[in-house]
Amino acid sequence: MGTFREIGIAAEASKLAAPVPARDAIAADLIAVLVAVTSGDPRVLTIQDQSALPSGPFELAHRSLQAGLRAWVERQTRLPLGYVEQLYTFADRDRGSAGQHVISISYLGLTREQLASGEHEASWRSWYSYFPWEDHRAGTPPMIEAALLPRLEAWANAPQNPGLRQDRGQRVAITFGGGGRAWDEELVLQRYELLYEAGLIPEAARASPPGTLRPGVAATPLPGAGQPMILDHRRILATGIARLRAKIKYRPVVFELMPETFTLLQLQRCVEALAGRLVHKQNFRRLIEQQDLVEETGETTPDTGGRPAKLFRFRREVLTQRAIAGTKLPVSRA
Amino acid sequence: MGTFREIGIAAEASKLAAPVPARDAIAADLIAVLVAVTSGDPRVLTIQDQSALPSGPFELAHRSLQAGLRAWVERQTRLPLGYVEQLYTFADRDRGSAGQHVISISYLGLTREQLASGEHEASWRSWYSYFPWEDHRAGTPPMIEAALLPRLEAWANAPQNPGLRQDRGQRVAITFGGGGRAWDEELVLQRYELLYEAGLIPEAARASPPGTLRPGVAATPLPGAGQPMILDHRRILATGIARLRAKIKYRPVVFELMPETFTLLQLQRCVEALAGRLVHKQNFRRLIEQQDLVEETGETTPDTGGRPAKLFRFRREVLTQRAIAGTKLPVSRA
DNA sequence: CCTATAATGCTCTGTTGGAGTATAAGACAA
DNA sequence: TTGTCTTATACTCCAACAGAGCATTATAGG
Repeated sequence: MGTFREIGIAAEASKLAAPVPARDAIAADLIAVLVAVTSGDPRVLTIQDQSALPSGPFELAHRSLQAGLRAWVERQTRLPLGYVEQLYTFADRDRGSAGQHVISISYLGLTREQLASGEHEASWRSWYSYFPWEDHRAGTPPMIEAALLPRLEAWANAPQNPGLRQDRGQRVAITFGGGGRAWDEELVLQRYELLYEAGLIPEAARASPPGTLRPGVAATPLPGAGQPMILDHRRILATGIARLRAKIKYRPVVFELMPETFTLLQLQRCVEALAGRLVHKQNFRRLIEQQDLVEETGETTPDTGGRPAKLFRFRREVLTQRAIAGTKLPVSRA
Repeated sequence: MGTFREIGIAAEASKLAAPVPARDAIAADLIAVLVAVTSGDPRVLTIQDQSALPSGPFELAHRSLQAGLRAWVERQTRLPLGYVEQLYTFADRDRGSAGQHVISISYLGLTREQLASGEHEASWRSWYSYFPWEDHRAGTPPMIEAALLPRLEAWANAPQNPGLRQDRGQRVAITFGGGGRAWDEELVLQRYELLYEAGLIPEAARASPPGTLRPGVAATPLPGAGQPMILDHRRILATGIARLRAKIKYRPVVFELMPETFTLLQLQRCVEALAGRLVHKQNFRRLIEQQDLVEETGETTPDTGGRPAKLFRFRREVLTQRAIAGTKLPVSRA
C-alpha cells in the first residue's frame, strides 16, 4: 500500500521485479472538451456518432501534457487552439480493461468551429443536447417542471430517514432552483450528479454491476434527460461547462470563441449561449467598455435588421497588462 | 503520435505488442500539499529535511485518486483530512528516470497540525520560509525592495527587444505591485514563475542541463529567495497556496483548519495567516456573522489580555444548505 | 411616412464593501 | 480604587457597483 516516498518502510515488490516501468504500470489518456460557439449554439466536438469526447493516449513522445494535447488536437482538426486549460484528472478501476488503471486527464479548449479534413467521424454538437435542462435563455425549460422535478422529488422523498430526505430535498432546491431560489447556471456538475444519483441518467445503470442496481435507477431512462455518452464523458463535459461558465465571469476568455471582429451584440449572444441565460444588454456593454476589453475597428456592419452596429476587436494587450481583468457578465435575474 | 481514439488511423505498435499495459507504460505519483495553521503560521507538511512534499505512488489497490490520497495520508500521519481538493496534474520527461514518463497528481489537503507516530522525517514548516516575499501581514517585507526588485528590474531591462522589455516590466509591476498597484495576494504562482524565469530561484539552475544555462540564471542563488525544494515541489506548493488563498474567499474552507470552538479573532488570524495580509476586524466579523457561518457556544474564553471573547462553532449545516456560501474575507488595502 | 429592430446614451436605486468612530468588558499595575 | 491597556462588539458613513429601466438614434422595408 501507499507509503510516503523517501520514508517508505519497505520497497514494494514491483519496484524490484519490473524492468522499466518501475512501479505499477498505468496508462494515461487525454480527453478534450473542445468548445466553439456557432450561430448562438455552444458546441462541443464529439466522435463516435456524437456519443464520445475525443480522446487519445498520452505518449512518451509528448513533452508535457498540455503540449501533448495541443499537438494532437491541432494535427487532427487543424483548429487553432486558442485557450487550453486542464480540467480534472481521475482514475477508476472500472475504466480500464482487466483491472488496469487508466488515468484520464481532461482538458477544456476553446476554438472556432471549423470542419477540417481528417475529421472522419468528428462532429460538432450543441452541448444542450446532452444537458437540455441547462438552457434558460428562453426561460426555464418546461421539461424541468414537467419531467425532472417530479422524478427528483420522488427520489428525495423516498428514504425512511428524515434527515436524508431533508438533505436530498435541499439539494434539489439548490441545484434546480426550487422554492423561490434563483437559478445558478454554474451548478452544471452538481445537477448532473444529482440526476445521476436519482437514477435519471442512463449512464448510471451501466456503471452499476447487474444486481447491484439501486431501486429506481434507470428503470426508465427518462425521456428528456439528454443524450447519453460513453463511460463518464458526460460528466467530463459537465465539468467543462461548469468551469467555462464560471471562468467567463472573471477572465476574458470569451474572445477566444469570437471571430477577429464582432459587434457587441454578437459578443453578448456568445456569452448568453455559454451561460445559458440572458444578460442585460446595456449593462453588458457598460461592463465591456469600461474595462477596455475591446476597441472599435472604425467599421460598421450592414447588419441584421436594425441600426448598423460598430465592429470591435479584442484588445489582446489586456491579457498581459492585467492580472485579473474579467468579463463579469451581468446576468439578469428576471 | 497521438490520434483520436476511435478515429485512430493506425493502431500503434505498442498496442499490438505489449501484453497488459496496452500502451506506453507510465507511472503515477500522488503529491500532497498538507496545510495546517498553528500559532498564526500557515504550515505545510514536509519530508526529507524540509526539502520535499510528501508523495507516494498511485497503486492498483486504490479505488480512485482521491481515495488513494486520503487512505495514504491518514495511515501515515493519523491526521483527520478535513478537506481534500485536486490541484494539478503534470508530466515532465525530466522527472522520471531513463526517459520514463511520470505523471504527478497533486492535491491540497487541510488539517490541524499534529505530530503522530510513524512520521519519521516528516515535519511542519511555515510556508513563508519557502516564499518569504508572500507574508505582508507586517507590511511589505523589506526584502522585496531590497533584494528582489533590483534583480527583477535588471532582468526586465536586459533584453534588446523593447517589446519584451516592456512585457517583463509589466509582469514585474503586476505581480509585485510596483508603480502604485495594489498587492494581489493570489498571484503566488505567477510571482514564483517570474522569479524562476529571472533566475533568482535555485531550482531553475538544476532544471536546465549544464551549458544551456541562460545568462544570469542562478549565478547567485539570491539570499532571501526562500528555501528551495526538490524537483518542482516548490512550484506545487505555490499552486496550493494560490488555490487556497483564492478559495477562502468564496468557500468556507477555513474552518477545516480551526479547532472545534474558536473566537472570531482566532478565525481572523487564521485567515490572515493564509492570505498573508491583514483584514479589517469589524468588517470581517460582519461578514462572518451575516452569513450565518458560525453559532455561539455560549461560553467565553478566559482570554488573552482584553475583554473576554465569545466562543463560536462552525455551523456545518451550511455546507449542505448552500451552494456558494463563501467567506469573502474583506482584505484591507492599507 | 410609418414601423420594426437594433444600437446607444443616460438615470435611478438598492446593495455591498472598505473604513472609521464609539462603547463595553475584562486584566493588571500603580 | 483608579487609571490604563487590550480586546470585543455595536454602529455609522460613504463611494463604487450592479441591476433595471427609459429615452433617443439609426437603419431597412413596406
